[in-house]
Amino acid sequence: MKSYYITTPIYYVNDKPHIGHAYTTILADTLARFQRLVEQESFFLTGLDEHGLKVQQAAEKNGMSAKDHCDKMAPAFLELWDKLNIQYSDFIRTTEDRHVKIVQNVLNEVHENGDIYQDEYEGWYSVAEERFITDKELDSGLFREAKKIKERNYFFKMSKYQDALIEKIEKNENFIQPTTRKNEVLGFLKQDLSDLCISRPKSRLEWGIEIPFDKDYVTYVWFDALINYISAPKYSEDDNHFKQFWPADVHLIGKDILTTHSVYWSTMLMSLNIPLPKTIFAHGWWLTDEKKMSKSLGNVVSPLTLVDKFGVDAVRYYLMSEMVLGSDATFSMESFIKRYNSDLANDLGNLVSRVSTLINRNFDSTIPLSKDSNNDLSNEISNINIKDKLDNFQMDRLIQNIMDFVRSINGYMEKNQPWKLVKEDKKLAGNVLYNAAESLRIATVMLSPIMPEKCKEILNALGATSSSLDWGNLKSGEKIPESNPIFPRIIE
RNA sequence: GGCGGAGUAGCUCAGUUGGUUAGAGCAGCGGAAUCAUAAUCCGCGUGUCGGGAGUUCAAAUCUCUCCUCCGCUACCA
Repeated sequence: MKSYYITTPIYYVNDKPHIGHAYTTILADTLARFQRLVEQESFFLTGLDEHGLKVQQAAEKNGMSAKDHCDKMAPAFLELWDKLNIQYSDFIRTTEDRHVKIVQNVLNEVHENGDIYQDEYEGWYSVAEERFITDKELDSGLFREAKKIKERNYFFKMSKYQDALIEKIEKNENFIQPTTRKNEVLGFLKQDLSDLCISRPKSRLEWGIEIPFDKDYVTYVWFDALINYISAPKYSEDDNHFKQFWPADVHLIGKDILTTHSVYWSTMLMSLNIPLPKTIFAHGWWLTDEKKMSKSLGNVVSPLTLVDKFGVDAVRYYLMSEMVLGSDATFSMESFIKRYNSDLANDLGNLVSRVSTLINRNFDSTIPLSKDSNNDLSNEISNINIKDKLDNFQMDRLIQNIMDFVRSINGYMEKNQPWKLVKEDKKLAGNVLYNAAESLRIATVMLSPIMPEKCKEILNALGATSSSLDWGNLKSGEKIPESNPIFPRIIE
């Protein structure tokens, strides 16, 4: 049986991890956890992109080898993923032997297919930066010592696949998402595609994967990096294993690397004659509103600093609920606190408190008996279609649906008033509390991919042992602990 | 310049193939309740659906036009 295979980009080690990296990775983690919850096994790949000029230069600057530089940078990412509770299935680094070998396999294969040839590359070269620069960069005037030079290199016949790629994109509605990005790529492909220069002479750049059929060259870093998506599941090394994962269900990317994925990567796969990923999804960016931020809480610069202050799950919840996938979102302290207080503290956390306190005081800390599995709440749960929202990448809507249900539980409490009812008809009050607690259990299970730790706490507070989404899995007679606020209100 | 997207309540956004008095959350106002983290529940919106014109019995939803904002226009990673 094939696993749901989801990837993040592999992050370039030139940079320390920031909110962008964290967001994509949390999103992938959340989607992977949701898949495990509702449907199937999932395999979640992330990792690091470690070759290329900028890494080499950064290493030289610090007086260390490129490899040492990478080894020094890697822990920063691993520690952050740990802190953010990222449950990746595999973490790949492009300097690992397993990757290098497969990149060379791919190069050989593409070469043998006749899709690689040698030619002269002519472009503007910046002596100061030691690299070729784009026309745009030249126009910017930031690169003074620019001169036009020629260099012999290897090229990948990307243009050969242009028409086939256009057809694939047009035919497969879900291939490039959201639609606006799909249109961008199609617009891009209206112009003639040129071939891609995929080598760099070692005389200029040493830090890369050697071209297997010419030891004077290393591989262009993008060509190397993209292959991680198939090198991790062992393409060309273990066919059965590979087929359990490929094609990927979704490559999650930021909108800045849309072209490399939808054009470079797709044509590479076409040359290898293996299927394209089912979906490439480009999400938006987090914009920050510095003014608002500094007003509320001093000099908070990054949402990441909120993790220490308010907990990883609150931040995960905020990031997942606040961004409409595909659009940009604005981060502000103000919106974080609003979201936290109204959703987590007032609606959800407070509900846990009121239910558990009522059970503690009136039912000897024991989950009361359930009388009817058919009630307003159990019926309302069926309105939440997790799979539909996941298939359409509507994380914000999914959360909204779940939180609407949580609000309904509060409404149910208000309508049935178990604190009064308990004095008149204890059995009936018990039933009301059971229904509320069981609804809360299911809502919490639904939220657990987003807030794994906090949801465990809530389930524990409810004496719940089952993580089933079906009604009736909260056991009557189960003891519950004294209640403690799960999400203490943030008071400014 | 070319191609594409967006402009709906104070804020963030829903509004499927045109059809009852345009919706949700948050914020605001009023009330109820007091089990609960002063949390909860109920009620309250005279929004020119960016402007204008057109098609239609009927348009936020289709057509045209204008205005504003944004994205893409590759071989840096």
